[in-house]
Amino acid sequence: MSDVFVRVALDHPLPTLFDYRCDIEPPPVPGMLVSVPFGKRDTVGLVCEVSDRSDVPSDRLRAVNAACTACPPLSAAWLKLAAFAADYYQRGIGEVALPGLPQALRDATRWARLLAPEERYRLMPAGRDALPDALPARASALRRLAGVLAEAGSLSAADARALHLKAVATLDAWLAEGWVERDVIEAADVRAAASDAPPADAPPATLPTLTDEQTAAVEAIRDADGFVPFLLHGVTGSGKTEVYLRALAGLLAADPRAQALVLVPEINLTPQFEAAFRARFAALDAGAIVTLHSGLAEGERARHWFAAHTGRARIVLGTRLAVLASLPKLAIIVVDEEHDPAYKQQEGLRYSARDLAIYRAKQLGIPVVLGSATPSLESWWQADQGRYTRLTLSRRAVADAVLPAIKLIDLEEEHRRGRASIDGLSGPLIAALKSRLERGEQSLVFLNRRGYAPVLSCDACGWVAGCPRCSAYVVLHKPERAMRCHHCGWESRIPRACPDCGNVDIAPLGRGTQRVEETLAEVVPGARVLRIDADSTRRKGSAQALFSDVHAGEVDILVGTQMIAKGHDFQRVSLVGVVNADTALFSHDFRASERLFAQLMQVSGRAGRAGLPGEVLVQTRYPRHALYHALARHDYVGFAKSQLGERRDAHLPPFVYQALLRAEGRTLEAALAFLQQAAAQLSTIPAAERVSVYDAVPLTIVKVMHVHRAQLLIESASRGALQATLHAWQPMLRTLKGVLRWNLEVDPLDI
DNA sequence: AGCACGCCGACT
DNA sequence: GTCGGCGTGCTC
Repeated sequence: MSDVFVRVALDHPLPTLFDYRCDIEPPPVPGMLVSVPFGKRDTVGLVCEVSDRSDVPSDRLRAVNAACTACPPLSAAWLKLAAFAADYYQRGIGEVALPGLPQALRDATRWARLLAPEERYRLMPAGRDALPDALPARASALRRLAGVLAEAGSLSAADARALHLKAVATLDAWLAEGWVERDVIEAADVRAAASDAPPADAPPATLPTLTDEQTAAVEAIRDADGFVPFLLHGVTGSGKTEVYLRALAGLLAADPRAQALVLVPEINLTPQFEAAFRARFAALDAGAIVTLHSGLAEGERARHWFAAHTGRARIVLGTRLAVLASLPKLAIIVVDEEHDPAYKQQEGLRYSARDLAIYRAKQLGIPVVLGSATPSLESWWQADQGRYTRLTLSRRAVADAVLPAIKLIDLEEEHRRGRASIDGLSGPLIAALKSRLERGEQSLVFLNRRGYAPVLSCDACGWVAGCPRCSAYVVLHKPERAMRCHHCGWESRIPRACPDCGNVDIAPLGRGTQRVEETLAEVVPGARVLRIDADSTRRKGSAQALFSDVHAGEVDILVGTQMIAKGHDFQRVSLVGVVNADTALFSHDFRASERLFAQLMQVSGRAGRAGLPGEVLVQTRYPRHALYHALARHDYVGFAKSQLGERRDAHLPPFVYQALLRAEGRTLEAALAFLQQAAAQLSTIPAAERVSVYDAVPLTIVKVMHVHRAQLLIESASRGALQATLHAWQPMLRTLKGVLRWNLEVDPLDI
């Protein structure tokens, strides 16, 4: 009998695997979770290799504590995906593989309970009638429990306990009243049960008729043999979702075990997608469709993860983190709104879910559909090169729905003619808003700046309110009567007078959503104005409630940030006003115009979806700018062509590959010195001959929370040379000191 | 990342 | 004389 050694990945910044002796029977296999001693404590790791030997001296080897038998091992393909992501984004395998696993799996003391039967409380019709009115008005904890129960339909004893210490006793009391029922679910079912499915839309009596273009797209996807990346370029309202639904239906019917992964950029978009999928796939049982995103409660997320992992879930709908879900029978991946920057994780492991989706599809030999009205220039270029198959939906799918007319309001011209804007809202826009109100139609006002005003300044001495911890202005939030730093969250009361010169005439400068909301209420009398942005939707689930008010017609004018631009199919909106878009035109970020164009196309698409003639009014001081011209003609193709030409001339992505080294130091000098030493190291790396190195520069917001930040950009026309350089560079960087922290980002979006 | 060890300033 | 600051180093 020979010794068994396992090589284990730990959630830990070191890129190496750790060897352990293992005398557990039966011996673990790759993909299993094990509890191991690490330093002073025990931790959970992922077995990547099993071997009969180890290079680590035996006196340093320690033994595996236990293997997790409650969870079937992760597949070899999944391990390979994790290994690829770790390698590409310059991280340890454990940092990729472990954070996405259910919390219960990452804590060895909870493994036994995974196999124990679980108690679930299910709300009965009697309870739905009686609660929460039967509760005392002051019993907020009880009311909260009732609310959660009403929303989810059922609740596990463990989740209830997490909500409130005495929740289980309360539930038992309700059991006696006949308001709830208690089920005891055997272990194997607990891990797969998805008993918290929300109600589905009523299934349509007949499926919508496809346009010729939709039919062609569905057939192309259905006929795909092996790995085929599709770029589904469809104008807003052209019925991309219908194409996804049909393509999935075909694949799921062809193989009764096949799984589909559907990615959306934002949590807010999951409920409506989920409803559409449940309605269409009503023949599947409720547990066959699950969501995966960071908004789920821990227990729910674990159940959904297990449903995917065990193959019970046929459709997994989620945000970027779902791209790392374990899906043993994955047959197709859909990435909706593939251009959306939200697919790029902006902290920790900075992966692109879209790019990993493509890797995953290639690895498994399955189709992947990237859908967008305004594809990323990266994807568009791949299609130009013939590496992606382009599918085009050029018309709106609903009969009579045409693309909205996009008009530019020349603010300079308005000014010259003496037609003053009221607080940033031009005459023509106000007139258009009034006419919609009279006709009982809804309008949407878009501006990408939350808060009341971006700065508060003193006319007399030029003082501007800044954050004491960051090198940034603080934003005025009027409802809260506070100034808030959007970078660190610092808050303070609004000063009565200028703290520098004592002048009481300090005034808000510029406009945010709150201010526009306030102004609209004045200039469009009688209009019911609703604001949707990160501030008004801070409470969990409140976004859904606000959006349903809009759908129910209880709102005349909706004001908001990009949050209102995405996905929602507002039937009564016939006017979209864009208030302050110009700033992005002259940004130093070379991706700013791509993003602006995509945002404006997307928000424009909210107008006139259900047969009402849609109109979009864009206020600008630069009506002749090429971007607005392309926008007014709905000309994504022309815009992409000219942008790609500029990118090629300027040697920018997608024609080069980039990586960013960021450093944070107590002083800016320390951060810059670190980066300069790092740059010097590159000259000793052979692969770096094909890499260009830029100067180390401070970030635009140099200081956040008293920490100074700087970055160093490197790029190469060869992805291989860049990767080789990064691999050689990383260990050298570890030897440098003098900085609080540093990190490498591959394929950065914000530079 | 944690969590030690270790070597210099202000406190009971 | 110690408590504790965070620089440095290690984890199979």
